[in-house]
Amino acid sequence: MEKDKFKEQFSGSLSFAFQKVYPEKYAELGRQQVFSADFIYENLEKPRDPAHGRFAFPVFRYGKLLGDKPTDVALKVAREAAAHARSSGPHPDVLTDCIAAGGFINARTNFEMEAGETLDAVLTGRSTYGSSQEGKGRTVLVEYSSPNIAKPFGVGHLRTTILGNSLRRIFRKLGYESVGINYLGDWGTQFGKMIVAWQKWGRGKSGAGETVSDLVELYVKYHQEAEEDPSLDERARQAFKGLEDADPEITDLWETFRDISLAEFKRVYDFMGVEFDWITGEAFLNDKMEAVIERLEKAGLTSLSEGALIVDLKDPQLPPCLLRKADGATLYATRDITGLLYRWDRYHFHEALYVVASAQSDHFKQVFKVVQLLEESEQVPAEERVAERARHIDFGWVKFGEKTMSTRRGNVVLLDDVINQAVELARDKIREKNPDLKSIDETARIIGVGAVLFSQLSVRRQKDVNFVWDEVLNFEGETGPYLQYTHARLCSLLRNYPEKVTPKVEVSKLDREEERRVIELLADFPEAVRDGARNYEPNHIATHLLRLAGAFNKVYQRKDEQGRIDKIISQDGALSAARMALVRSVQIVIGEGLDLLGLKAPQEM
RNA sequence: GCCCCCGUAGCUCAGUAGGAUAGAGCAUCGGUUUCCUAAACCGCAGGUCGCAGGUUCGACUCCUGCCGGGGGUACCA
Repeated sequence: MEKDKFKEQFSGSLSFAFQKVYPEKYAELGRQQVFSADFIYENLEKPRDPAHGRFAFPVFRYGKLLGDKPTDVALKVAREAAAHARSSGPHPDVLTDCIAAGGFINARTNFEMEAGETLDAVLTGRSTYGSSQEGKGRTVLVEYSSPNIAKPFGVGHLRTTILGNSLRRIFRKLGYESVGINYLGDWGTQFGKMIVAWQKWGRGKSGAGETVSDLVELYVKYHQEAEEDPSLDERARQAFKGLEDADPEITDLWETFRDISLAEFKRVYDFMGVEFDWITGEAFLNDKMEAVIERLEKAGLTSLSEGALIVDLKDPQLPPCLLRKADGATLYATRDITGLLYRWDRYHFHEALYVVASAQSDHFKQVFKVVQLLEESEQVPAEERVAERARHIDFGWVKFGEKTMSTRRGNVVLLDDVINQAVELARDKIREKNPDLKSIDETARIIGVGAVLFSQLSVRRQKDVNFVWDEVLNFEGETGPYLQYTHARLCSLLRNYPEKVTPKVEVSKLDREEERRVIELLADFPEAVRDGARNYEPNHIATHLLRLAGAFNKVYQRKDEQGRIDKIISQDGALSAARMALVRSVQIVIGEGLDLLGLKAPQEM
C-alpha cells in the first residue's frame, strides 16, 4: 500500500518534534520505536468532527512516559512539528496547520493539494478508483445464497444472497480472484418426501411446465397428509434410499426437481443482478465423502458413539461432530468438511467465506475444528492449512412480524412478491415524477431491486432485521433509491454541462465547507472499501455512500443570502468547471459504490 | 444448565482494532420549487448509549456480573 503523503509528512514532522522537544526520552525510547515516524503513521486518527482537521495524533498516553502533562506535550510538540512541516520532510507543502487541541495534535491538509489530487485520482481512475492490488494472486471463495431445491425462494434467503453477492464484488475490487459459490441444498431426506408426493399427486412425469410453487404445493400437501397417514414417512425414507442407491427412475425425478428449481432461481438472480462463478450443491459431494471419512479415520480422530461415527472435538463448548448416523447415512457436516477440503484442492484459496445465518455458527465451528484436528494430526505445513482460512460470515434473522416462516405450512414471503411489489411501486413513482422517462420498465426494475437490496445492506450483518413492507418499499431517506436518485441527478448535471469535465480546475473555487466535506468523503472512499472487506461488512460502504450523497446534496441545494440556489453550472466558467469536476467525481464514486453493493446506478429516474 | 449474537432518540439504525460536545433516517411540527430532477434540502424537538461494577489519562466501544430479546445445544440443513 502506498503511503498517504499527508500522513507521511505529519508523522515525520511529529517524530522530528518529539525528538527535538524530548531528546533524552527520545533516545531512550527510540529503540522501541515509540516515536518513530512509522509508529506515529500507524497511530494517526481521523477526527470524527471535520472541524478538528484531517488527521489527529492523541498524546495522552505519552504524558507519563515523557514526564509532562499531555496538554503540554501537545503544545510543545505541535509547535515544533508545525515549524518542521513548513520547511522540511518529504512533502513540506502538504500541511497548513499543526495545532495542539487539548491532548490532541491536529493537522490540516493543504486543501488545494488534497482536493486536486483527489479529483485527479477519481477522474483519471474512474471505475478503478478505490481498487487496489492487495489481493493480487489471491483467491477468495464466497459461498452465499445456497437455497434448497424444491423450496420457495423466500425473503429468508435475502441476506445471504445480497451480502455474498456484495462481498464477492468487494473482494474483486481489491484485486482478489473472487469466486462466488452457490451451494444448493439439493440432497437430503426431504427429497424422499418430494418424490412420494410427486408420485402420489403430481401431474405428470415429464416435469414440463411445472414450477417451484407446484413443488411447494406438493410439499405442503405431503405434510398435511402425513399427519393423518404416518406410513407416508416410511415411504419417503424408502424413496430417499432409492435416490442414494441411484435408482434410475428416482434419480430422474430428482433431476427434474433440480432443473425446475434452477431455472426459477436463475430468473430471480438475473433479475436482481446476482452472479455466481460456480453453482454446485450437496449432491456434488456424494462420491467424495468416503475418502474424507477414511482420511479422518486414518488420522485416528473418529470413534463410534451410540452407533454413530463421530469426531470428538475435545472441546467442552462443542458437541462431537457427527460424520455418519447410526444408519450409515452422512450428514451435512460431513458434506461441509468434504466440500472445504475439495475447495482447497481446487482453488488453493487465501480465504473461504461462508455467508450463512448465525444459527449455524456451532456447525461451522465444528466443521472448521474437524479440519484443524485433521491437519494437526497429519502435520500439514502451516501455509497449506485450510482451517484458519475458513470463515463463517454470520448474520442475523430476517423476522417477519409475529409469524415464523415455514415452508411446511406454506406461509413464506416470497422474494418474487417482494421484488415485484417494489418494482411496481417504483413504476408508480416514475409515472408520477418523471412520466416522460423513456426506459420506465428498466428503471423501475433498477430502483425496485435497489430498494430491496439496500434494505439488507444498510444494517450491520449480525443484527436481526424485521421484514416490514413499508420499510423495504420506502424510497426516501437512507435508502437505495436515495443514492440512485442522487446519482441520476449528478448524471443530469453532466448532461446539462456543455464543456468537457477535466481534473485540471481551480480547486480553490471549491474551498467552502460543503465542498470540502464532499472532497474528504471522496478521498476516504478507498478506505471504506477496505473496511468493508476487512470486516466482511458491505454496510461500511453503504454508510459511506449515504454520507457522500448527503454531503453532495447539501452543495447541490445550497442557497445564498437572498435565498436563491447557488447553482453548480453558472456564468462563472472557472467555478462551473471546478464544481463539475466535483460532480463527475461524486457520480463516479456513488456509481462504483453502488456497484460494489450490487445495485445499478440509473442515469435518469 | 451451557455456548453464541443483539440491546444507542417514540420507531429503524450508524458509530465497535478506546479518543474530542453520541450521529443519521423515519414519524411530528415549521420552512424551501418563476432556480441544474423536491425520491431532495433547511430548521425545531427528541438520549441515565439495558443495569451495576472494573481496566484506562479517556469506555457506546475492552473485561466481569446481572436483566431483557433472539438463536444454538450429536443422528434435519
